[in-house]
Amino acid sequence: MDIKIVDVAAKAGVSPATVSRVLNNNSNVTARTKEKVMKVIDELGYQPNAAAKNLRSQRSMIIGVIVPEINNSYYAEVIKGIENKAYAQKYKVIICDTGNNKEKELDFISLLMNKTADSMILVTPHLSDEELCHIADMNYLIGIVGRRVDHDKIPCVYTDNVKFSKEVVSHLVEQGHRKIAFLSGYADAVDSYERLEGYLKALREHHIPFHPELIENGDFSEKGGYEAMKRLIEKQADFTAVYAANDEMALGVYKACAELGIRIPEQLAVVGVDNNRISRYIQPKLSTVNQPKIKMGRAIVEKLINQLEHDEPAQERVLVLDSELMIRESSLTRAAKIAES
Amino acid sequence: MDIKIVDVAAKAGVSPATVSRVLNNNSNVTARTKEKVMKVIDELGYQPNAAAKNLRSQRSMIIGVIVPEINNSYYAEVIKGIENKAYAQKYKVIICDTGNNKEKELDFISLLMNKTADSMILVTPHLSDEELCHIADMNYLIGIVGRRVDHDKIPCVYTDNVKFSKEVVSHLVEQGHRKIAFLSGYADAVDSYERLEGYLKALREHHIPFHPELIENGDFSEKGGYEAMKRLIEKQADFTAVYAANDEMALGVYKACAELGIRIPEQLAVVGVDNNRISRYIQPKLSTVNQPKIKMGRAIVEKLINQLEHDEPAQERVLVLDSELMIRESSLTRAAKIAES
DNA sequence: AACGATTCGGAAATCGATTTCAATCTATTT
DNA sequence: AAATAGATTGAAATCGATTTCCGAATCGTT
Repeated sequence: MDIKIVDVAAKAGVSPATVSRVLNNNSNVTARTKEKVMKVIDELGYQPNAAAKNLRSQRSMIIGVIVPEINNSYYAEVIKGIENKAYAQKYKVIICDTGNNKEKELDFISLLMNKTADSMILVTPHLSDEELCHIADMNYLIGIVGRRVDHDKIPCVYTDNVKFSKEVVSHLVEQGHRKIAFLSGYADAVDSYERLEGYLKALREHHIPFHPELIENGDFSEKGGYEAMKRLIEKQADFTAVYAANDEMALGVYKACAELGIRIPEQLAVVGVDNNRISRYIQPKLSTVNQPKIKMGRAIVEKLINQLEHDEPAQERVLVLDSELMIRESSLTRAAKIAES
Repeated sequence: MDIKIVDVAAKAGVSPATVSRVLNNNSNVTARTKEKVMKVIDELGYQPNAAAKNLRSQRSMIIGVIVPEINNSYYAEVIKGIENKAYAQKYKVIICDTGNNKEKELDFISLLMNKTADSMILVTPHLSDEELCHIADMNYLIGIVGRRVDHDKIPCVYTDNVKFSKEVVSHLVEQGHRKIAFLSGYADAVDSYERLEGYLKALREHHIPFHPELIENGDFSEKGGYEAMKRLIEKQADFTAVYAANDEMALGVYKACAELGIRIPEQLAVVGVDNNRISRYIQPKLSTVNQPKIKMGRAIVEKLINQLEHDEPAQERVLVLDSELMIRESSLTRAAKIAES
């Protein structure tokens, strides 16, 4: 059987309380006793039972992370950042992959709130602000990555969708495009909404009329992008560039173009968002927006742990990080390409 | 404050024991009492405290998963399989990303063994068989994905490295290659070793002499593959095909070829292993070996839960799944390509 | 109606650590 | 040497559920 604190205490000739003190606060224990106890702990290979510790201390040292899809480099990198920072601070990370299923997501949330996780990080386009606030109002600490929620108990780390969206469209305009289609993600997702907003604002600034038929919805997946692109073509929409709400959807556009014999970027410019790993490898290389994903993960963990351990947040509740437009081949006209080289 | 079982008991006019019975075994509770208690549970939104439950029941319903790198579609997909099956069985999953750091890996293992996780799944090339057996000997349940360990307490799910390695080499030979380089992963990893073994066996079967200078070591990363390829070139090794121990390394080969102006597959055939997502998107499409990653994840969870809940494993301890050679563009000579179309 | 056999439900022990409170020991001051 | 303050240590309570053990209630049978 496992070794318990009483076993250590017995062998060291002290009380369990002393062993506990040696392992934790360390306050008021003679160097001599401490050494004696440590020796026994080493000898027996004692490790405190996590369940007992959690119960008594009301802490699990676990942070839950809820993502729509783990096998997507955007989320995988955010997780990597979370995991890294958490490990450095002695927290463990429970990952929940919802497969973009909202029901499963809510299930996970209630599953982790029972003291399984001290706090949760949500990277989700599916829950409404109200739902998120409701969790925080139950006095459960959550952090959000990738969007902003206005609730004074919810730390958020994100990039400015509107801002980079405008940059994307401006870049396309600079490349000579005026008929730019926008492929949105889930219609109700904040990201979709804000990226659309940036798109519209940029059009206005460049005095380009808005054509509603150039908007199509997808679901942030390759398949969704493919189908949205097909729909654009079918309805004979007139456009020379596509701004896809994320790289996955841009991949779908590539697929549709391959099937239809449309050459990128000669006949159609394409830009995505996320700087997924694939975007660098695909031909032509996909122009996209890079977000500091690992940094975002690290930052949210930092905020959460701060709040967990000092109760009051020492720093700003929200953190807006810079994104970077990565201009690659898919959005450069030949002329521009030559000029670049 | 949170609602506790005594609160429910008080409001329902029963004892905590009864509430517990309603929630768990259900034995010996009148339908009437049960209903009454359930009503109160719903009203109060009661959720049993996980820490208390874990302590008393000696179960955490958590499975730990240790992987070298989460942002790699091989591991991400295995995790997906694990996560899915675990969720269906009401288990949660703690993910530990070791970043290929063995020390961190050992740290994670001891961190989870303190009753934090009921069991652990290791997807690691870094630990020796002895180290793995040692964990199992401490009476802690672990499962292995991707390799075989001979210990009657350790369930394993994997594919036959030697077998598919031979298939890869045979395929290259059929394409007319006789000078085939092999880029290994970590020199001490089982995967590297077995894939090399398959390579050697295939050469022998095809009566092709073995040239040691055609072997280079990497570390399963793109960078490692790139550097290994560079070394092959520098020492002016004579070869027309490269078999990389995984797709990441094959990506490195692509990069080196791009720099050196070597055309794939015309001047050099390339095959990888893993069927990483990128392998389908890169130009030319990379020939590789597909492993049923999600299935592997699901299978190991099934075995572990079986063992956890029925103590004795009901099924076979090891499961060898079939892999599939995916012949794509990177290993097809022009002639073959035309013949195919 | 009386009896035994079940079923149901409560009191209390338990899981293994932490922490409070009080007791003891040490050291310093007078 | 005595008194007192402060540092160490231990006994026991505690965290919140589950489970054992036992008494009470219910049921069926004669």
